[in-house]
Amino acid sequence: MKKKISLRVIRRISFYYEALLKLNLPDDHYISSTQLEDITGVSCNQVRQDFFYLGISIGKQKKGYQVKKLFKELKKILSIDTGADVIVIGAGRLGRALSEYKLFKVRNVNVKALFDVKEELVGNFVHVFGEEVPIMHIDDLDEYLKQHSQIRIALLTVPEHSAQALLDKLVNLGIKGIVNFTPRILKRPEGAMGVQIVNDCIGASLYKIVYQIYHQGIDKAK
Amino acid sequence: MKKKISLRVIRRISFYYEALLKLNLPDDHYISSTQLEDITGVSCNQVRQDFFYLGISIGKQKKGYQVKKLFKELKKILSIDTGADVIVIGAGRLGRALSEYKLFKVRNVNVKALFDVKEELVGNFVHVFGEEVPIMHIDDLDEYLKQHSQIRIALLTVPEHSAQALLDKLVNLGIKGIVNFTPRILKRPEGAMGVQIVNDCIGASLYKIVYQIYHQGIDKAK
DNA sequence: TAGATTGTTAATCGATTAACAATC
DNA sequence: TAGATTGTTAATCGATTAACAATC
Repeated sequence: MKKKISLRVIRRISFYYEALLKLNLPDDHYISSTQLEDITGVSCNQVRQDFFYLGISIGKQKKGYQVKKLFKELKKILSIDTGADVIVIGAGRLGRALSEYKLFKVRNVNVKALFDVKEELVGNFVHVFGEEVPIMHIDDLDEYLKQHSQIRIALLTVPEHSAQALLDKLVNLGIKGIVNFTPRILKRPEGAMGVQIVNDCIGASLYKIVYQIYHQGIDKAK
Repeated sequence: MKKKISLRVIRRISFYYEALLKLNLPDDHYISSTQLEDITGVSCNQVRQDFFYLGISIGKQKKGYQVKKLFKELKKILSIDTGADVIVIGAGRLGRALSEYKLFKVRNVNVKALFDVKEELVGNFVHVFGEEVPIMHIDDLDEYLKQHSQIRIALLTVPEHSAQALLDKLVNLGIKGIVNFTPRILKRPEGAMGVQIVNDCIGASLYKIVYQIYHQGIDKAK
């Protein structure tokens, strides 16, 4: 399966999945693209287009999509049954907040360890859904990844000045996917073709709102 | 100024601004679109297109953009001199992490108060860049907003089940911009035309990576 | 059957990239 | 001057929306 998927598509797929979770319908019920529109706000045309694009062709005319089958397809795309073990680089407040992010749990994304340079953090544990996840020293990362070769994804929540260096290090150690939560643009090291890097610019949506509100003269009054 | 701005544009504008900050050049130096490309990774064509779109026409042929002038223009778009006071609804780990998010400080976005329903949180303070920001009870929101009428933006970091109800409440109380950090799609209440709502789906970029890595058969080996 | 809903194609819209005349 | 770089237009690309034949 070599299809490219955009952030927008994967996000909508998440919405469909969450809609199903929320509705909690019996397995043999059917749900139509129009119903999915009502719940998710994504137009029924877009829903069908997404399904078409991803090869989900399980619909029945006049009925819609069987809940059980749809669940299965969406789970497959979201890799929910497989799950994914990840590490978090940077055990500051953001790193710890992400570690216990409930939605990761729902998606079977499991933070297995955090890494930091601060001696006062190293050796502590973060309480994540009943598990104690260790905070380790960044110097032990190499050894840790050798022992946990299933881990191919890292979340980067370090201060921005050390972000690029750590990204390079992660790639060198064989990490294949990095979500960059620092506000800096990070570049993929030369030659690291198979590595995926996504910048998750947390502030950006706020600045959009600031722009809209402070530049467009929207009335302040209620 | 009625121009619409997309999230992508505003994010790139942020990158240009941060590039200038990072370079820390003398006011009278010039920087070209090509140099900006080198630092930010955004193509020089895109840089000029963005400037054109936003009416930034301060460039000099053969030289580029004067640092001082460019700073001024970018600050204007990002509302950095004006700044923005915001509140955070939900004082959980994510809400508190966002409150002390360094980039907000750089951008002159100031979290003035957090609100929560948990009695054990209410009355505490969050230490944000040398200021003590109070956690207040959600029932006091109405009164608080009456006394702080400059606040028009709220960040929503509550559990998803209460998110829509709180959003409606915020709109009722006159809030004009809401950044939704919950993983649920929230709808703008009927008739609330001037209100901006942006969904900042924190998990989404991770799921994209999970998809890429687990669906495309990328080699695991180093 | 008639109505509803899919799968799929075509049209539209928006964003990015490329090109280049103007000119410092 | 010649080279470099802008501002702006045109071309391309990708994503969304609309349309509709197929059919349950």
